[in-house]
Amino acid sequence: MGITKTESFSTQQNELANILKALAHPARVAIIDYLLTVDECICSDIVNVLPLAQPTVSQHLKELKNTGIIKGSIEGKSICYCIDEKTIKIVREYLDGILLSIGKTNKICQ
Amino acid sequence: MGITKTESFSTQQNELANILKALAHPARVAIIDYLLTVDECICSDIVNVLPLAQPTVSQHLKELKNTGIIKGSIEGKSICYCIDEKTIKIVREYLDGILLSIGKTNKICQ
DNA sequence: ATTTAATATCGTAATATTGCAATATAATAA
DNA sequence: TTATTATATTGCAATATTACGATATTAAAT
Repeated sequence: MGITKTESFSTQQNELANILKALAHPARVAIIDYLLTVDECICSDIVNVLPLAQPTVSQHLKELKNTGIIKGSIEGKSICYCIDEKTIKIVREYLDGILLSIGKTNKICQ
Repeated sequence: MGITKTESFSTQQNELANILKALAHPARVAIIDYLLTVDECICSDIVNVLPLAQPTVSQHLKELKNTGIIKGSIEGKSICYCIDEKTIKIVREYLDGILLSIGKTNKICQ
């Protein structure tokens, strides 16, 4: 007990939850924010920008990469990451679906 | 150590992460999915639909309500919850911003 | 070959989350 | 007033996450 009952939910529900979970940390939001401000793929400076130690940043980057939120590669001494539109779009479509569905009904909830 | 360094990030980054965190669980995704299938506000049957015990569902509902993802109230014996468009839109706008920002640049990342 | 620089991995401590049994609360019904 | 029904709260065990020091890896520079 205490463990998430993954097997009780649909693949889609689990996959979506995983992507959302990867996005759901201020450090990872900050990484994405930073990725958007730079014109080129990031190269090492990300550790200097964040108020976290290098291993921690590395771990967050790994998590973002594993879930497909960022893509790219480690090229020798430096990293080259940028946001993967495809995964962001999955989440946006989910939210669009919610908003569309709400719009169709006339539920009243104060 | 081990605790999220909330104070190191902006209010916006933290708030967004909190909303995303509330969405980031298969049970809570399932609750939202279910809320979209019913025409009326839910009334008690949500516990029967989910493969979780009543206290667990109650806790998930509380978390969704605390972050503003669902709104509504407990009316005597039953609950009346539905999705709060406002909060969903905050997340969608964030994602739209990401996608818009990506579109403007020409970063190449394989 | 050694050094240097950038990133990854391991190990571990602190904290957070998840799930549920037991129990409490609150409102309606009898 | 006493059931009954629906939901909330408490307490706790199991697991997951977060952060970082120490160390490893990897590639370029010297």
